[in-house]
Amino acid sequence: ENILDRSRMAPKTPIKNEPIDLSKQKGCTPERNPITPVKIIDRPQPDPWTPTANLKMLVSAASPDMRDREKKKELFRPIENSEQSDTPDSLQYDIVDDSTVDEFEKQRPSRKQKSLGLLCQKFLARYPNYPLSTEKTTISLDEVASILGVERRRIYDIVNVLESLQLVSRVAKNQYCWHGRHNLNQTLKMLQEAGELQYGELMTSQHKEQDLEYKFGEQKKETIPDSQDRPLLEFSEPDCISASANSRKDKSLRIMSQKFVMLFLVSKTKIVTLDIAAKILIEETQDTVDHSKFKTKVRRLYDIANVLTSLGLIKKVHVTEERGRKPAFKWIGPVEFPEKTDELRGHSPTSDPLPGTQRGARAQYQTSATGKQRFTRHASFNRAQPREAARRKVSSEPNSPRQERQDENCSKMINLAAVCRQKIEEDTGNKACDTEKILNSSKNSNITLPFSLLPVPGDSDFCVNPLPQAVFPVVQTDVPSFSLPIGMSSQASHPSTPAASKTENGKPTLVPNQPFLCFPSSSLFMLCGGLQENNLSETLPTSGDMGHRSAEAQAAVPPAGCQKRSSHKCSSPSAPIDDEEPAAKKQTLEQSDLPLSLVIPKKPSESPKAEPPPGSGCSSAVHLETNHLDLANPPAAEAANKESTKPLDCQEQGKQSQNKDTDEPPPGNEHISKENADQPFQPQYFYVQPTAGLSSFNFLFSANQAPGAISLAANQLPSLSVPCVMVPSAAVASFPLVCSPSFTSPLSPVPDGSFSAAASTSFSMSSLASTTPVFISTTAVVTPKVSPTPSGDPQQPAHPALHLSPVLTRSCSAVKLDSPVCMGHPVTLLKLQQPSSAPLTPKSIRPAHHEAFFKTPGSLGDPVAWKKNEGNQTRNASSVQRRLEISSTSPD
DNA sequence: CACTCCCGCCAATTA
DNA sequence: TAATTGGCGGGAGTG
Repeated sequence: ENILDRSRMAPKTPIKNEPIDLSKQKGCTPERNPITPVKIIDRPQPDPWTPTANLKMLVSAASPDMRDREKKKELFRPIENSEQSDTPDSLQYDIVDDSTVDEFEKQRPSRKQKSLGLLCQKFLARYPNYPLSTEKTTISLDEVASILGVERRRIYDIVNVLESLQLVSRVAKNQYCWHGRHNLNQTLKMLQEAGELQYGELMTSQHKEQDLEYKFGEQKKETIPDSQDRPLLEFSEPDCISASANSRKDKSLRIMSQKFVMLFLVSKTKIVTLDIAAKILIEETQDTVDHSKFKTKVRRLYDIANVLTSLGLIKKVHVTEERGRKPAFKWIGPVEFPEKTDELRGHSPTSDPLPGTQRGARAQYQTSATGKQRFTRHASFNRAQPREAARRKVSSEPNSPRQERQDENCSKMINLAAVCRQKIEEDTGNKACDTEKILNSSKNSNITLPFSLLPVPGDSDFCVNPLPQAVFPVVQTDVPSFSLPIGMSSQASHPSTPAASKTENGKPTLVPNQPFLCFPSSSLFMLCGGLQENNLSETLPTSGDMGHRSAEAQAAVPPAGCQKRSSHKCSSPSAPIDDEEPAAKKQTLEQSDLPLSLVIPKKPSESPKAEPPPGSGCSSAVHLETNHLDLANPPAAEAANKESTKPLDCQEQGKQSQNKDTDEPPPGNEHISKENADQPFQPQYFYVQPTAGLSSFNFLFSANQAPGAISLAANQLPSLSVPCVMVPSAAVASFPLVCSPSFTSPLSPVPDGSFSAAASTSFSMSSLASTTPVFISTTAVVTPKVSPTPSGDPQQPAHPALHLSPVLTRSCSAVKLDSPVCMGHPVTLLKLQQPSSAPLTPKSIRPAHHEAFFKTPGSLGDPVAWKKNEGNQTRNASSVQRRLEISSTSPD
């Protein structure tokens, strides 16, 4: 190639060029030709590729580029530079020597010079990391290719990866728009959330078994795979439906890149070995993986890794395992994404830096897509979509393959993430797999998985919604439901919206006051508890950021921290939403997205920021996951739990979770969390058998939990204290989940063994295939006392900051959902009314909170009391149940 | 020999 | 149909 280029270059000599130019002429006047004085430069771009164009490019770029090149040369090896630069240089200097060729050859050196990583650096050097929003930088593939002296194919490799991180977006044929790193954190956050979700699913589904396995050391790989497969398939299929989906793009470098990044973000150790990544990325269910396929995947991963390395997000490392040392990459990019929030906020609600056009596109897209979209996440993910949309603009048809594709992709990604987790887990868990290997610590990391989760079933949607009480009083389900959380509201906007927002009917979503999670089909749930008021708010943000939300919440972890954290976010896939939220405000679209996605919006801006400290926790969020568990198991509680529950799982998990250590990063937070965990309170939920009214439902209540503990991840949301979770009985059996660790309530005996088991696990959720939707609501209520009125609350919602503290929510309204978007399963949400409650001011509440949760008034007191209260709890539950109104139960 | 990963064929997509 | 994209895997460079 180089040679060719050279030759071209040579041609550049006026003479040669002229002819060429003439022939091509494209409209551009040959700059070069001295002859025509015509405007040289401007025109050129339009046309792609002619040599002329290149020249033009060169010229235009010239000064800057030249400089860069020179710099590079110095910096880098002369060699390449020389080549590249040569071209240009030649022009100028022209003369290239005859001998040049020889020189080239000489210079030629190594591949290194030609490496994609180096090429990428050059590419990146041409654009500012943080371009002014105002200016849009367009990238012409031809131009860049010529400037950098490489073939286009290589540029595609780079651009595809950059596109996966939304550093660039495709505007049109041969044209990309440079966005810079403004959105990088958001993108990463999204990916992280997505990854977690997936895991969650995986976890859920597999989990029960896995948990057990873990304990036992059994290997369940087999099972796992199945589960994995499903999800994947589901995704793909549904998605596919729309389009041919699978087409090649599914395999695309772009998607692989996102998945790859997800692995890092999900990994506690932040180190991913190539082989593991390759395995995970090979969607195939089986392990079988052809060797050839594996090799190909690895090649691609190297390509991606080179680009990511150039971006400074990862670095190459070697992991030595028993077997020996394996090539691996370590994530050196941002782990937490608080910034994002800031940025977001800063940026605005709009959220994306993307140009308005894109947004518009997106919006359109969403709208059109609504039906399709399953998860909010997707949308977020898909920023890329916008680009497509943009292209299509006009047509804006939803159908366009690409869009669909993207959507699909998103979903897939999610799935993938899940898969990855599974794999990881598997690996860790079982080494059986062969591969395995997990990173050293990976195991630990694996552990974490459990919590996360979210549902995600393929299509299904989940919705999690946290609601602030106040805000919505209730929403009716349908449409309103969407509205998200109020708390978030600010950002979120009011929900609104429309169509988009809901997908079809109101999909599920949240219930107003309480946060609920709905999972349609398979799903899982988490619970979260606590709410917290103030704290939350602050904390929330952080947590929210993390996206851990659900997991965390579930984890219940929070506890001590809880208070702080109380805000947890709900996890949901939607995380992205958070980011978007702002945007959402602006546009409904996002909202819609939100709904879709599980994610809970973070709270308004404020909180997040505040959080830092708490945030740290958040950061740990991931970690938290594991932690949750830990938390869950409070020390004391743990013991008890252990006994009661089978399991240790919880404990183990928790321990594992400890792994977080590995994570380290936010140590402080983590610790905190741990500490919290340690705290006595932990207990979390009680399972109540169904009784009378609800026969069908099972409730879990948090036992001790401090509200915080349970709190949902959702940041924004007010925390919920989660009081309980309802699960359809049937579902329960199937689900592993649930549960709080600590608790085992004697009371609640879980009917099903499985269940109990689950309980022990803490929340691991399993995703279930089950169709039945499950909901969990938490009640905010905290103290029995209450205050009351919601009115106040409502206000809160408005302010995110407030958070809802209280959630209270007392009122509970029941909401029904019909099949949530995705699925169709109808779901019913119940809101619990709690008695008033909440009234606490947020802060004040906390303490009480914890205990209070479920407690009945009397119980409030100490955690211990709680335990004692079990009985009470049950009662409560019953009472609750009574109170609960179910509009309809659809589940199945 | 194991890693890396460049190179470019050629199919899928687009225009 | 032509051009653009981009999957894919041979096989070369490195250590």
